[in-house]
Amino acid sequence: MENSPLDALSSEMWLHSPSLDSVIVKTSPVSTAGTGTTTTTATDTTGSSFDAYCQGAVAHGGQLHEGGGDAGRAGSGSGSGSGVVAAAAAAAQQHRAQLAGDTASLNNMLIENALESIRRQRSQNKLIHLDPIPDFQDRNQIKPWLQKIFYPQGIEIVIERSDNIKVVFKCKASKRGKQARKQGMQLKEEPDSPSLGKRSSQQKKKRSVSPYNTCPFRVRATYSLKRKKWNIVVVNNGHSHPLKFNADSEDYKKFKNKLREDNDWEAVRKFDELEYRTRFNLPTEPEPIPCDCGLTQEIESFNIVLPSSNTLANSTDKTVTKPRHRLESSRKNKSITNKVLSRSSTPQELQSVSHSSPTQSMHQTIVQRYSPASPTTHVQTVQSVPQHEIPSTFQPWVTSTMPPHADEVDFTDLFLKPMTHFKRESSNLAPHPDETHVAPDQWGSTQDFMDNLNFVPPPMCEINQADDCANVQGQCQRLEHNHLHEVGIPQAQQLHPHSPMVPTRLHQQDSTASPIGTMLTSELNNMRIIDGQLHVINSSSNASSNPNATPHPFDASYSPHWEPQNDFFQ
Amino acid sequence: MENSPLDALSSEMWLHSPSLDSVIVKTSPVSTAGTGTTTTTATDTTGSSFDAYCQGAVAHGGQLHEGGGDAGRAGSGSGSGSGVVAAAAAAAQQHRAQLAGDTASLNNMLIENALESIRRQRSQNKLIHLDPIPDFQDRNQIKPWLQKIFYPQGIEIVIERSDNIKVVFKCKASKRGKQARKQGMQLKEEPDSPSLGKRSSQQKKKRSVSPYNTCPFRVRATYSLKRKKWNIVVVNNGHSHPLKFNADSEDYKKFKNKLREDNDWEAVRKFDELEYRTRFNLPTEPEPIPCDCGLTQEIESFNIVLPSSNTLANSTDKTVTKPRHRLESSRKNKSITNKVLSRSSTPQELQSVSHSSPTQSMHQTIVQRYSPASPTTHVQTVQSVPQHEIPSTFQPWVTSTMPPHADEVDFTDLFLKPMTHFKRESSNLAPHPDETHVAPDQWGSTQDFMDNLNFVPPPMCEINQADDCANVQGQCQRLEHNHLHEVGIPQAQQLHPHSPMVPTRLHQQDSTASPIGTMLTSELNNMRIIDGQLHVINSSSNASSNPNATPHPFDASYSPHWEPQNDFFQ
DNA sequence: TAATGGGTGCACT
DNA sequence: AAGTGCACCCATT
Ligand SMILES: [Zn+2]
Ligand SMILES: [Zn+2]
Repeated sequence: MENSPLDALSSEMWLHSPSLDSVIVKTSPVSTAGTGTTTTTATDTTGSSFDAYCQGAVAHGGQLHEGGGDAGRAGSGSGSGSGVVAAAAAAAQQHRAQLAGDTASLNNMLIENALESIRRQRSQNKLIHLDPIPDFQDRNQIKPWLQKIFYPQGIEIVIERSDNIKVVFKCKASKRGKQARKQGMQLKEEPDSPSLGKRSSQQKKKRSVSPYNTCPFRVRATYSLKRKKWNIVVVNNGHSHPLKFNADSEDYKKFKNKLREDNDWEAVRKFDELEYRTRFNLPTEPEPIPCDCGLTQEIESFNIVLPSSNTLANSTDKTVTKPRHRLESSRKNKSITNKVLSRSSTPQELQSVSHSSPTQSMHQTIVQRYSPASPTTHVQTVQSVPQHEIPSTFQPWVTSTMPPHADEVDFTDLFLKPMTHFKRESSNLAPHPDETHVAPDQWGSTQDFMDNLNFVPPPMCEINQADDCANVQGQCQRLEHNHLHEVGIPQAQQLHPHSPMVPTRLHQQDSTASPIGTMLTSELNNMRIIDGQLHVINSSSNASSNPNATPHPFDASYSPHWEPQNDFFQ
Repeated sequence: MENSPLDALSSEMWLHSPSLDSVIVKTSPVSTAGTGTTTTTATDTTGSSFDAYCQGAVAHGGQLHEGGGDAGRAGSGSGSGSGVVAAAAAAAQQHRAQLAGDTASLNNMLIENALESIRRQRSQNKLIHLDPIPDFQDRNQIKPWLQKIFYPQGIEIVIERSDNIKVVFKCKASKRGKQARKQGMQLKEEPDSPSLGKRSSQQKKKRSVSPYNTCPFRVRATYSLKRKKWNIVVVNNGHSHPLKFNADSEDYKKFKNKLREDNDWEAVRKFDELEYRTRFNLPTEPEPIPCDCGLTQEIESFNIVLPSSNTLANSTDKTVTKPRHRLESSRKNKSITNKVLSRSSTPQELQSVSHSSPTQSMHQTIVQRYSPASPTTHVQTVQSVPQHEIPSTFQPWVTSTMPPHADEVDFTDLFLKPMTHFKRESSNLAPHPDETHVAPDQWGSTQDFMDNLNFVPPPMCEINQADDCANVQGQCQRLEHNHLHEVGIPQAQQLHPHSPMVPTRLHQQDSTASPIGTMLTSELNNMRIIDGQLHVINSSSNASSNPNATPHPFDASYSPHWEPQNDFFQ
């Protein structure tokens, strides 16, 4: 629409000073089983190991992601990453951006930053401060922004408590089955009068609101009266349940509809892609593009770098004439991976596991020990990542200059590499189960990768919660059949009868990608994995009963001809 | 305002057929420690022991309550009461009444009926169906109606859960102190893997929403699609906490303001009286006027009959020209009381006690056994009933023909009678604490009465919840001092500086009682108990800081010159 | 609008 | 039928 002042800002932001990189997000080098909390904040300037994951590549036009990723990893250990981009600059200038009205893109950019902050955090009981965050004018703006962050991680957040100065988010309670219900019910022990004496006094208070939702993960947003600004802290970056992105969630549908209403087509496209990757059990892309500067003290997991949509770039900004280019970083981490694998791993005795998110599955998963008092079983999520390569048409908004084969080369390359490792904490029971689980371990691997390598994983699917294996398709042998059939296979059969075959447009430019993305969305519905091969099925040859598989009916009506939207937060 | 069609209906309703009496509410004769639930419904015609507590006296004009009460008790055991009035008739004709628009009075009448139903029920684990209830057109109409019933009983209800076809009410959670908070917190026992085996399987599900509010009392309102009518059932007429009417409650203020907004001056006046009785620690009147037909198989408690406002009579109905008369039933139940007292009682070992309500304290209290697994302490509420007689001016709307001294004579008479008894269930721990507490015992007494009789009660106040003894003034020696002073004594000192002395108008007629009632409300604020004597204090000699003690500012503006209101439920 | 933590009413699902 | 999302509270420091 109008020529936003953010246009110049967007370009300006990428011209970052490397000195800013070290102040964006910092991760404490404490990697051992620490009881303390390490905060990762933009204002903390000590020992920054944050990598800005090649956001600069986007704004810089032709620069590919690969370059940024490599540069980031070049900085080893706690050194400041070199690929850092716009986080701090964005925080400093987001006021201008919001005045300009183009906050959607800025917020998306900050999401990328926040994601990296979270990813850098290896200890679940540490506080992760997300400092460069949008300057929320209303508390209701916080949840959608956080949803952009956590939905791709397989985390559906809900508000636990809120008021004018605080919003606490937690994981949405999982739908319980009959068995889960019984397990969840607390067994009230006999009051014992004062007999519970010493130990009870030391017991920390237990959250009693729900015995079913015991996940300690919290995101706390508080409004600072002094600074007149909202602050967001991830309180416990660990989960007592598998993480799974569920595009069928009602909340997700609402969320995505809101994105359309807000004309946040960047996010719409990104989640479109996420949906189809999930639908086809394709590996969910790391988010944001993993420059993977993950050289840290502890185990470094592997990254699978795939071309992905980068919401950082303001695609609605027509003044940015340079096309956004993407190239997934080729390879890296071999040394790190090998180092990781050298560790001993006895996963079968894991008390509890922090479940890897769909987007993080390519990066790392974190082992978290949970209190044995916890009634929930802690299982390892099995990520379903078939070897079917994602065609380049799935990333139409990624880099017109990118070689079409780049994805596959890098992607398949990763599949051939053993990158699994396990590390287990001591199995003795913590005397105080409620305390923060110290020294969480990490492991970088996914079940499917191990399957591909004929590496038999420990039987961790057995006690998995049935509801959470829905999208896993034949990768975990121990998944319950009903879920495999009800969700997995039927989804693979979903074909929308009204989805015409649209010629694939490769290398779609950002400024016009959104409608095309929608078209591709429809097209993707016609693609199915059959006998290990990706097929494009004619739309007339199927009968779909799942409305989630249909193309988004709102796209046509909501699409503003892909012009920048500047009327937000006004 | 207008001459409502209900006017004729109101008169008509009182012309009830006695045959209907037996079908209104029924109490099962099962009195032993039964595990089954006895429902008290209007449709149940077996063994009705319901007494309509002299509602007929009101509509019949000059008939005094005493007569009705005696008549009711004359019918022993399960015989149908003779004083029954309008309940069933009202239920049958309330549709017409609502069409007429004068539902406020009808609803008040039904409240009286419901109160009797509840009072008849001695077993807490029985279902009490309140069948003649208003034909609620909206679920939001239910709570105010129930509040009219339960506020006078010292029960503040809140909605636990609601939807279009169901509303579940429970006791409002008590404000927790520091100690209560720690006690309430559940101590999660170690999961013990599968070690919790057998016992856990037998454990019933525990309500986990709040460890602080463990009261089992519930009122369930369900909408019957077949009958297109709401039904209300009192699920568990027992409480794990003391009952106390708190006029300072915010919810109560809202409730009372709503009464004014609805021009329900009958209820306003009734609660005005309740407030002042509570404020001066005067005995709260039984509600409704207790004909006390309580001849039941188990222990029969005593009733203290006081003149009370009877919302049953449609005071706004100007066509009912006959003045309502009341006379509390004189005495009764001595034999029953003695029989009760003959039972062995070891109250010091009581596991839990159903706390008597302010209005029920004169009637009966019920012993209820609670699971030892329950974390809450169950204590006996001590009703504060000083011997100070309530002046007849406190009941201006009660029976102009009633002898002014009738109240005092009967009232004081009751005070001199020992009416306390204890009965205790076996003290062994129930293997299944969650099961309904069978065979609840009853005892008819209040702590203050025992104090007056120099009868030392068992030390049940020691573990009393501090928050709930606020209005008890020196009757329970074990009450915490801070509450005695913070709430009890300061309340007694509350005097409104703007309350002029208004000459008392005795025997106020219903049709004009409301403004006078308000005046008396102000007047009552000037009365205090000093050195055991009731004094009227000049309004200029005090400084009040409690807004609740002020006269109701809405009375003047909301008072419709005391004409009938017919525009409800339209 | 100090900051931080938690209980709970109640309607939605 | 009941879990739970969410906001209106309150408590402590
Ligand atoms: Zn979680
Ligand atoms: Zn209760």
